[in-house]
Amino acid sequence: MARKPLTRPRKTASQDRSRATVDALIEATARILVREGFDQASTNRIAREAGVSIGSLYQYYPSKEALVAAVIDRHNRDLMAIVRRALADAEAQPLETGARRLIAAAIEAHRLDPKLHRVLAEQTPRTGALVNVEAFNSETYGLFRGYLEGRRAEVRAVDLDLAAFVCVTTIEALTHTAVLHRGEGLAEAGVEALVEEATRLVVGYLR
Amino acid sequence: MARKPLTRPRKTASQDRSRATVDALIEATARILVREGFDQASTNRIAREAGVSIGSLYQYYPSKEALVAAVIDRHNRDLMAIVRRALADAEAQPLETGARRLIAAAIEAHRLDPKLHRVLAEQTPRTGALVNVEAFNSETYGLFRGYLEGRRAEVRAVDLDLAAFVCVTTIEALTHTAVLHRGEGLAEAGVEALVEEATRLVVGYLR
DNA sequence: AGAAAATGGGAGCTATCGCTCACATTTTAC
DNA sequence: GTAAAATGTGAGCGATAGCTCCCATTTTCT
Repeated sequence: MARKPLTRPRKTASQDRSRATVDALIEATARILVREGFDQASTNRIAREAGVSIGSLYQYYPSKEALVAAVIDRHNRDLMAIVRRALADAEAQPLETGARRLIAAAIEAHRLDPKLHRVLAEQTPRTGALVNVEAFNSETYGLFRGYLEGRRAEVRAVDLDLAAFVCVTTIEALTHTAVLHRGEGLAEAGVEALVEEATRLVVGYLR
Repeated sequence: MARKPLTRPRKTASQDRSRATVDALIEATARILVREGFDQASTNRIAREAGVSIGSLYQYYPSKEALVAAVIDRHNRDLMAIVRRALADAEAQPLETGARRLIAAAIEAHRLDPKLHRVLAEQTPRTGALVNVEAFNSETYGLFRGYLEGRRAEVRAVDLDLAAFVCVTTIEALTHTAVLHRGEGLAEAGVEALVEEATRLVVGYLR
């Protein structure tokens, strides 16, 4: 029996070397995505940007898509942290206040790294290894559904799955489109107006 | 002074030949996008599929992106026809009925050619010639804003631009996500439930 | 009919892409 | 100290992409 030839990302090791290499690769990938777009993000270009040889790149990532997927994962983790924090706050608040808090968090999330978010949303084809990296939303549905369960008394009797779908999809679309299309310099007044409108929309729907 | 070398899509000519060639190219592009995805849609592949030489392809389209843009334009025209028809109907109906009509039309639009729609939405990078092919939505905003103007008496006093943004973005996101993610075989019962929920959402918001 | 314009054809150029492999260097284990 | 394992290097291979150019065929015009 032959040995396994060479599998995916090697685990830990002399931490300082290989971990730094991996970090440099992910960071370089994100930088190129933001500055030059998805098309320019070839493996050779990424390796050069990271100051790492192309051979080393392939030690840790089997393809360009794996690299981009790693960037997406990291970005999603950051977004989810914001969402989770807002949900924790909202649990202790009345429905309308909580909704406002969640919507503000959605905007905050979209403003975390809007340029990266835009590239990932507009230029990154959901293909190959990237097909299922929409896991972000499905997790959000679940969390929000849990929130609604704790609020049963305040919402009309509805299919909670359906309601979660409607609310999450709506909030995501409104904040996403506003932040990306209304310019990243969306003024504070604009943000407030958007939060108010979105709050009215979902609260009116849930009650 | 030299002559202009050779510009973009030639206009009319011996209609039967060149017009057929152009049609074959667009049709072939759409077919490949649907069947094999954006990545496989190389100019050579498209020309082969269309039964046209690569030289002829470049007589009419300067790049692969121009071809895809043509497919998008055609698709958007089809979608807009559905939207316009629904809006015309809605003008003569009370707010809630009209909203229901518009939402049903949005679903209908997404079901026109869901596979193509999905490829364009998920795999087609908005880059180069494709950056501004989001013209579809901006036109819809305008049309819907016009609809709201005629309904001033029935909606609370609001910024109509903002309201149009909220409604169009919301309806688009809900129908898009539902059709694409809840499987293309979204049962009739599911469609009805979705229309009801979305109608409640936007009507509650507008009143 | 004959010339010119329009259209179609496709071999093949250049560039770049993803990726491998043979080897060098560094770290770890004993 | 020394052998083995881990990590890093980069020239370069094969494939394919977009696209040009030159020539053949068809249509139009007079």
